[in-house]
Amino acid sequence: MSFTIALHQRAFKFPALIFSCSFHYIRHKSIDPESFYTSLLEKSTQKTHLKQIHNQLYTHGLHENGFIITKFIHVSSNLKETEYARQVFDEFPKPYVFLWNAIIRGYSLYNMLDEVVEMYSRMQHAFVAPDAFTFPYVLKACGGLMAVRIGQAVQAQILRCGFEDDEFLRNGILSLYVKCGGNNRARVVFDGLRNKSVVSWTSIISGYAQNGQPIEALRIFREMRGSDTKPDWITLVSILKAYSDLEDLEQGRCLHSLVIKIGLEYEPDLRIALTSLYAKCGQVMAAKSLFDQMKIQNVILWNAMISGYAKNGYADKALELFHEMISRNIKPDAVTIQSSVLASAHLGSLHQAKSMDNYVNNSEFKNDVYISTALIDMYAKCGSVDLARKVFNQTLDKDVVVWSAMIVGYGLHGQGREAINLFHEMKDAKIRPNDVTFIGLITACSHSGLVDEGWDFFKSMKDYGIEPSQQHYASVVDLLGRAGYLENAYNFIKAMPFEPGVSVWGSLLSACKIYRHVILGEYAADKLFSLDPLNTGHYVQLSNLYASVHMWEGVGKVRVLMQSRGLNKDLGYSMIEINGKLEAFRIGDKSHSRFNEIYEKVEWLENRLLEYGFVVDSESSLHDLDKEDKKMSLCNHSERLAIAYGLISTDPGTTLRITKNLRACVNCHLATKLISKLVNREIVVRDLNRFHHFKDGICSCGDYW
DNA sequence: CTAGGGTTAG
Repeated sequence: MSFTIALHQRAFKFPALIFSCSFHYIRHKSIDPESFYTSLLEKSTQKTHLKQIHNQLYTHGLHENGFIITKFIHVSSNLKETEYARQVFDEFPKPYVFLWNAIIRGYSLYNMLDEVVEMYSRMQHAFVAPDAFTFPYVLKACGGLMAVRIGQAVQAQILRCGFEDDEFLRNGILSLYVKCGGNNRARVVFDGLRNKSVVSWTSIISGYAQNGQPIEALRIFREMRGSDTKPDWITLVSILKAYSDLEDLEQGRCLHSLVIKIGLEYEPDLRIALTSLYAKCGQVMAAKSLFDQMKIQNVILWNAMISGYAKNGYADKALELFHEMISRNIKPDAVTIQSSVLASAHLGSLHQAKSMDNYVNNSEFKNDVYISTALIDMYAKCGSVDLARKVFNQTLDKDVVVWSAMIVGYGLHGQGREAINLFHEMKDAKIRPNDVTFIGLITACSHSGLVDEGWDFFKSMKDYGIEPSQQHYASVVDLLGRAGYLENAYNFIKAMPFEPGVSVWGSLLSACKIYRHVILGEYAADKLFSLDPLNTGHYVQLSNLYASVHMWEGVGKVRVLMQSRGLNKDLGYSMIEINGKLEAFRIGDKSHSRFNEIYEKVEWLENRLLEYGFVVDSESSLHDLDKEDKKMSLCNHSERLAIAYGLISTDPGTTLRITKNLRACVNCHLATKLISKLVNREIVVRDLNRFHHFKDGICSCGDYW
């Protein structure tokens, strides 16, 4: 044996020589051909080696030696030569179970799941009985394909073959049900296990962690810690996911300490899970620091960081990382693209949106329905419902999420009629609406003043078997409230089947602010202050309501309340994109290099507005300023600065696109309407909640926002 | 030669 090995170490330095000699050695030195070719195959690193060996096998009449051919298929598969392996398999006269296992393993290795199932089925037709090594591949393939019916047939076959007590296979079945049979079925299998290994525990825990039951996952983890089985790093990855989903930073940190304590902190994939935990819980700095320490070429690590940035409002950093990834030749996958498109949506820059769309179009993901959905959402959020529609039209096999994204997009832009038309088209296409479809529809109606239509949609939900959620109720309150039916909205809330939450009371308060209904507004605000005490938006809304009816002592009271809770009003800013570059302006901002020109333009606008008879509604909108600032700030609101800058830096007639971090104020809204007319420009403003398209002196929101 | 994990659209 040692002689054979020594021989083969030379073999690939002089492959031609060794191949020509091999027959001689086998025949005359009595070397066992099976060991000989096994060693030779194990040294093979490329297809040409395999071909040479294959030729030798034919020459020496060994091409029907099952042991060698099994090994051959195994090695070919490892070298990613699945097609070649298949060819050799097909040439074998009557393959028996080892050969079948080898070829099935090869497909399994590269996630060619359909092929795994197909070969398993062919094996049955060839009346070859599977053994205990066949089933794990097949079960895994069924799990990956979500093919629970086939999986059950496989399970039946396992019983027929007498493997029902095989612990390995039981864990495989458990994993199958975790992936596609639901947690209850998986639980039955888990409870039936006599010996629960770390793999069994991890499977069931991950099942709950992945199917939206993190609390149950953690409960079973506690149970596990009471058993003899010690969790390993893969178990902890699942637990980290449970904590991330619960956004339980405290427990997540405790687990981080545990990881360090048991010496697993340098396990790369566990560190990735930790990065993801911090990113998801809003601890972007902590995540970035872990990320920087690793910075390995692992797409999941980069995805975790990119999506973390995107979710926590660091759209620019998310996109920066995306570009860095490309420049480092780390291949983005579908998840990377989704997160980056999401970041582009948050950024609000149409220029960036187009460039992202362009990237997708030139990539292998251009027909990925998930990504198309994200693109539709992105264009809608970046102000172009038309481009969103274009992507929508080009999307093949539109599912309910695609349709819903487009409906929500129309809603965002106050195009209620288009949303309704699309809904009818969707029904004609036999796509069943879901809960989000109705949120989109009701919101679209609400933003367009289509009260009856919106109400009918809400009522029709039960016909589709959809239970209205908190969000649906909030949309209806918004629908009724915006149209002035405040009492109806309040009665509607009282009749809700569960406790109204922040979104419901928030909708009512906004409506009360529009219609200056103090009593109801105070009531809603009171609820909000206890449910969501740290959100400054609610305080500002109530303060605005008081100001609109000249209740200055109320304004003062809110200010004191905010101070006592240590809150400051969010500073307003507006961004505008010029030549693909986003620039931000704050109230009274003088830092811009062209600020002289900008202020000149602002003053010019101010004078034109006065000529036009623009009257400042001074009480309702200047809540956040001291009286002496009022006059000054009229022309300094950040939105006005952005418009002025847009006017001096673009050609006449160019659409201006502005993004604000707060709601549009009454004065700015009124002024922007007039400005759109007097400079003959379309001005698109994205505020905190929706889009306003200003054109010819009117706004798409119909003055409801 | 076999079973468990991390990123994920409206």
